[in-house]
Amino acid sequence: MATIEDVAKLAGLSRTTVSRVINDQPYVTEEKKKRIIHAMKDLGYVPNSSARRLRSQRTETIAVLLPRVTNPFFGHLIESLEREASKADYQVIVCQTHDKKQKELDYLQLLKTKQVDGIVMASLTNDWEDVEPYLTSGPIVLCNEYMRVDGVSMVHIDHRQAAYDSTTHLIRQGCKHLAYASGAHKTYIALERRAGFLEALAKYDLPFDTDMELDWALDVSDGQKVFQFLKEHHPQVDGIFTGSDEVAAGIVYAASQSNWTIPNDLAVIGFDNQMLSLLMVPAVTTVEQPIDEMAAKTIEVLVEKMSDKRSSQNRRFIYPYQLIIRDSTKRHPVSSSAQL
Amino acid sequence: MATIEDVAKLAGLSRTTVSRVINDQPYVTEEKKKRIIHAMKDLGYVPNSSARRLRSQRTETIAVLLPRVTNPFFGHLIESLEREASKADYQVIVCQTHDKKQKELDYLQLLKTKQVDGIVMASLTNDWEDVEPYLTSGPIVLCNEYMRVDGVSMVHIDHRQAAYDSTTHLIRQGCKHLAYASGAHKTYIALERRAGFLEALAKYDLPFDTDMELDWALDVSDGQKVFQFLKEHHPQVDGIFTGSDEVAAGIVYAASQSNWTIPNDLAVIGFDNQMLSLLMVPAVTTVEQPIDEMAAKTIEVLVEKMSDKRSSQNRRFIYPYQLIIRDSTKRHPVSSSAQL
DNA sequence: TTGTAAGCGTTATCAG
DNA sequence: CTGATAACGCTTACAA
Repeated sequence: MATIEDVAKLAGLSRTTVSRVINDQPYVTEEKKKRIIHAMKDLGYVPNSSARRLRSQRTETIAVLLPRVTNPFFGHLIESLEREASKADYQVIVCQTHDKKQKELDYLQLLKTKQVDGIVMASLTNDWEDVEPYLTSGPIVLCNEYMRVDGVSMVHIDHRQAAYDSTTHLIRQGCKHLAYASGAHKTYIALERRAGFLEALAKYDLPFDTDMELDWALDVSDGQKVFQFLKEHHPQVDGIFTGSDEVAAGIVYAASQSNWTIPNDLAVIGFDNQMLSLLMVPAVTTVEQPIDEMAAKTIEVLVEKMSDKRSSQNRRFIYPYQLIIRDSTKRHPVSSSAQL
Repeated sequence: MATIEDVAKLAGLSRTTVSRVINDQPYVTEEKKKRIIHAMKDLGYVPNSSARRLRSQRTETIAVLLPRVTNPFFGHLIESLEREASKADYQVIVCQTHDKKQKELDYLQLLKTKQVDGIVMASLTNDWEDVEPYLTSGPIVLCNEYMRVDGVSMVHIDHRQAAYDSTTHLIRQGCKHLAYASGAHKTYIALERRAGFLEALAKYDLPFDTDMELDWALDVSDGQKVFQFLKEHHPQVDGIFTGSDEVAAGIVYAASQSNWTIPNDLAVIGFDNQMLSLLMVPAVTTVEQPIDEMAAKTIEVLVEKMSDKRSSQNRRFIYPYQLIIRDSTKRHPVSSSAQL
């Protein structure tokens, strides 16, 4: 493989001058620049990335930590983050934590080993006190995930309020026996959503049977299991809040296989407004997050932190969400609710 | 940031010995090893990744090129590839080409800039002659994508035969006016599928109206457009082959909105057996690929190439697929066809 | 079993 | 405008 030295020799110039051309720096005669570019082409020269990184102490790469790419919400999030990052000439590397604390910490190490200049955490399973120390190695911005503490910038919607609104909607549709299905309770988001759910119940003086709370529902097949469980042990259930469209879809599917009518026997609400929620029969009511805007802000904040040496102020950016009401919760034959 | 030098000083030993400990090499007394490990902990030392890479000329990283992570087929493929790669102690970086030739070439550069040791191409939009030169910089294995030429190892199913089987199934269900919807025709896979489709038509002496061929169908909303187009211009259509479950889902959705009955008015067949195809009403007939096995083989072959300096022989691994027949094509009220 | 010393390929500093 | 020269942090012959 050709090195900068080879190029310099062929062009009859020094490494320094070649380096100047590579990095688009001024003070190189047009003529010599041409000679160098020609030599580079001739040799098929490409600068060695490790050497540049070692020398310059910059990688122009950011890591995005997220639970799993197979969840369409995160699929779209990556899509947006990558687009925004590339506008600022940053590469993105995608890191799946699978909600494992250890994996999350392993990937945070990328900052220490200088493989990346900054990190977007769209997965936060560890306690903040275990993550905070990594801030000494480089900037971190939270996207979607958040928490009470500050000391880091965060970009997110108000999940407590969103869950409150969703639950209120279910209640107004006449649901009296609500179930709650979510992924693990480890994250702050999950706690917030649960708080919003309980608040709504309290507001309407509805009791909550904690036996109707499931905390292992992540995907479609979990949704099917959720339905089986409720059907068997709590047949009085008539409404269910889920933390994801996939889980909601699994419930709708399993319910229809058991000849339950959605929404009259059971109203179901999802989260994230994935395409799937629109395609189900009946279509699933859900909460839409402004993914593109959140991604753009996340990268903007991170890029600023990566360039400014003085740690810019930490801020919290809260975005609006939208409850999209569809047939999976429309129990009133004639309804004037909002509709997509 | 602490360097290996700092650790050496603190432990009262040389960099070499510290390096030996880092790399788990023999010939270090247990006692000194302990001292070094202690010193590393004390200083919060972590080896600098760029320096190691520069010196050792190995990155222990592979790049996976694919069209887009939002396509669930590729989502699952990454999932599997990453799992297999990590077993062999390789990191994976995910590169979305969006079916753009230039992006694909840009990512192939990772091999030249020594950012990765090898590449899995699950996206192949360029002509092979434009990709081949990169082989001099490191090994490449094709996964899912393939072509006639050899000179590279490939892992895939027989898309021509799969399309032939699918189409034959549609014809046997009584379809006489078949449409064909796929993504761009750029890839060899697309050509193979199309060939299989046409072969089946020829076998049964059915004509093909090329006006019923669409080559821009990638996702759900494209599927909806496909249906609108056919409804408007070719209402006689009674069966459609699509290159993806998402497109098929869009068609099923739009058809039901227009009160067409699937499969009697229109039989629809997808590809990849994504969860979506099972959840649609009616569920969509599709072709299942053995993703996990293909991913495992891909990594196995690539790892071998990366370790063996002598280029191991190039081979083609063809995996079996399975046609999964569901309601979107079952036009015969009583059918004994295979079923999931 | 341990240490010395020579790079890996760049970029930054400082003269010229 | 151009070029020596010294790092960046690590690994690896080769010596001891």
